[in-house]
Amino acid sequence: MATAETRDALVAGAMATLREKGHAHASAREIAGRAGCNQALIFYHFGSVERLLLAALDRVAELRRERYQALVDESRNLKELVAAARTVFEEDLELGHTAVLVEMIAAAQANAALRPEVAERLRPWRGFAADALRGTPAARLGPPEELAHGVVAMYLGLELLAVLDDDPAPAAALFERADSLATLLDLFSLRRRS
Amino acid sequence: MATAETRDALVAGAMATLREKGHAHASAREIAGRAGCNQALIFYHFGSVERLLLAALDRVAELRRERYQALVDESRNLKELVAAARTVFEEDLELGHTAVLVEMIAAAQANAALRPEVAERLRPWRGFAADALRGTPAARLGPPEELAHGVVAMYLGLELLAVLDDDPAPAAALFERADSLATLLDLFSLRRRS
DNA sequence: CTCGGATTTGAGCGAGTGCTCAAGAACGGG
DNA sequence: CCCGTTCTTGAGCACTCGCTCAAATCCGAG
Repeated sequence: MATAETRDALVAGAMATLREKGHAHASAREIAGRAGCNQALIFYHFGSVERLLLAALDRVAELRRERYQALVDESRNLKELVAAARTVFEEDLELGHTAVLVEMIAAAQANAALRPEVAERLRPWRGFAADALRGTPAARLGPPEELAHGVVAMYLGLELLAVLDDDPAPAAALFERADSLATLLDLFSLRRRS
Repeated sequence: MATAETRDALVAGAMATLREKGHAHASAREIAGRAGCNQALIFYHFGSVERLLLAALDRVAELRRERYQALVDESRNLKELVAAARTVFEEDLELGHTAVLVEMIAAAQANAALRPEVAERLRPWRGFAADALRGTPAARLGPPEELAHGVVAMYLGLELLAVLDDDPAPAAALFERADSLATLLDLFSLRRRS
């Protein structure tokens, strides 16, 4: 088999394993089993399991970027652009991209060497959210990067909770009440304003 | 040593390990080392490492409940009560309680048997946030349990991100702009309203 | 003190891990 | 066809894991 095909199969296996079994069970033998090849190939092609998992994270970011570009190209005005941003985030949740991200972030806590690598690969997420805000009315409320931090945090948290009681209903209901949640957050800032 | 003392030492060791090294490194030998005793004691007193970690989660919830009760007793009106809610959440982040919670939730994804146990112990968090909202002006915006889901999700997400680029500044700045974030979320709900 | 149950210990088992390595298979240019 | 490079394989090493167990220790009641 060509190198590219084997690499793709391994990356796909790594993505699926991270999504379904989590980082703790993303062993070389498990991933290779899903890819239908020998576990030694991971070390031949990627050098270590960790590098393969980071390659999987890169692949998720790439898929995400392509989808984002397509939606942006379709948008004809600011309102549609903002809608596109929300669509991409919701699709991330459905496709398991957020799950892969959460797994790698959680693993990075226990591994100092992994931390900057994951942080670097998270930048597109924040950057994407910030881009969607730049030039919109929301931008006057604060630096887009700062606001984007909160948006990304909420999506990561929703993924964690969704995994827990495998019922997407609460998250979906939340999206339907996004304006209510906004008012709620205003309420939580009472202390500072009083 | 008395049974209670040994159990307390092991629970404290488990909490510290979860906070600083994460679930993946919360092994029997590591925890027992922090507690200053033999690893076999974990199985004698708790039956398994997993049960000890759940006991640690219970302990965090207990500490949290005590702090909450104290703040509620001090509150003299609705505004102070809401401020107390926010204080408890922020203290959770500082004390590492949220980190313990995030670790256990992430671990529960890979372990179906662990999932309901963690979900049950998460209920106080959601319940606490919901209680703080019940009877307040925010309650008319939607079921308090639903709004509480979003609040808890955001705090969990902030913990994940704070670990990543070990800089608490973004989260702190976000709290200072809680009203801005609220407006931002309104903006993200544009699609449904347009 | 003696005794007996509760507690603690260190050694060790079987399983799973990341990773290496020598050997074989596949493939493509000469 | 042949040969050299690239790719793949299964065995295996050193390590850590959760957990068990027999033996040692502690400690309070009688």
